[in-house]
Amino acid sequence: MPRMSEAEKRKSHKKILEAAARMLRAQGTEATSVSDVMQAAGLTHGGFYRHFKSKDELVAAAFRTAVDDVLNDMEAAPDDGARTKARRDYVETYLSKAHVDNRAEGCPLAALASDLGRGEDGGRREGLAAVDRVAELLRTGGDSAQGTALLALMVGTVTLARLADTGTEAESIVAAGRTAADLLEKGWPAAR
Amino acid sequence: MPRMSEAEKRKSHKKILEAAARMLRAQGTEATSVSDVMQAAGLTHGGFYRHFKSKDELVAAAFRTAVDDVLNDMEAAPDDGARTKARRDYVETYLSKAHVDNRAEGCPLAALASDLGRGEDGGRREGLAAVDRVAELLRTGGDSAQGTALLALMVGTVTLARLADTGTEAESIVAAGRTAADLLEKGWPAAR
DNA sequence: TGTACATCAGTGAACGCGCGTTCACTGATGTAC
DNA sequence: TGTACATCAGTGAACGCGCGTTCACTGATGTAC
Repeated sequence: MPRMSEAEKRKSHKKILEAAARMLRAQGTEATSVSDVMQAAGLTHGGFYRHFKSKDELVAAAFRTAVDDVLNDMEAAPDDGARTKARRDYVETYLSKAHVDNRAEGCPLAALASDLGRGEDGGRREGLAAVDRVAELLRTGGDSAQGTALLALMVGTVTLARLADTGTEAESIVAAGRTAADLLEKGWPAAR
Repeated sequence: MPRMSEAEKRKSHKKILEAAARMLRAQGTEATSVSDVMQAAGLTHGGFYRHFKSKDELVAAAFRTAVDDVLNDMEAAPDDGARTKARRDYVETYLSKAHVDNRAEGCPLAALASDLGRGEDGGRREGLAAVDRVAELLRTGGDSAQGTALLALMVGTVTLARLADTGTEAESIVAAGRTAADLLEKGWPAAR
């Protein structure tokens, strides 16, 4: 049947990245195998190395794909007014039980930050870049540390809520996070 | 050479738990093998199953060991005055570059929360119990949500700081976390 | 536009490796009389 | 207190398994004339 056209290859590449972006968030980097990803993309494992040099390279690329997916709406906002609303929506959606329950399509930092911090350099660098990117979008009046702290709060909140046994427990953890996020928006000390 | 006495067995058990508590925090649950742990404890892998029914059981028990180690000082504080100081020290030490650099002896939640959230039930339940325990110790005037939010902020801050390439970047992330922690202590809304 | 040929996307078997777990074995420990 | 014996902590070989990666192969695609 092979060989496929260049256009087909691009389609395959995209499918692999999208499958990986979901599976890595859902299961973590080590529990996600190259074979699993290729099968989810509708291919066999042998073809993987026509697309990526190694599993590490896939992890880094898929992480970036996930970050792009999650941030596209927000970065597209024209500016000021629209941006402020987009940011508020983002925080609200982030600190929700729906996000806690939906690892596969949720924030890649909440899902993978500790994996990336331990693993190979490629993924770690992508993770750090994502932190800077999201923190910049999150800050309101304050300095850039405000965005960083708000992001840390959100990542930590969702991570802890994912330990909960019951929906009620998860709800009460995200509720605490929402109260704290409000505080960080309104009470951040003015720059000196 | 075998068999060992009961006292020897207890010593071995403790060594295995301590080795596991360090290695799991340093490398994560999946990158830490039963053989690695047994070797670090000065034993061979075959004897493992005289101490634990499975690797999952070890992970849960070692996580609890790590939580105990980290909290002992704090929970030992008599009350009020001493407790307040202990809590302040804890937050300060937690949000420091030394903690970011020292996974093996640092907070087990920061090191393992996302692993436990994905993994087997035993570990997840231990993680949730640890959240409740630490959150209770952290709260100051506010309701228990204040402790939860502060813990989430601290876990998220250290997790993100561990992505940093350079010490400077890590320092600036923990500095943001410290500012935010101050805010959560002082500005938390009074219970209605 | 047609022909000849090199390229290479995808397949599926195979590689070496380390994993969690099991097992037969050892001999000192703990126990029963 | 001494003797006989069952127990079981620890050893190290072995198990089946899935992993990341490599490879020979296929035939449609893309290119050169």
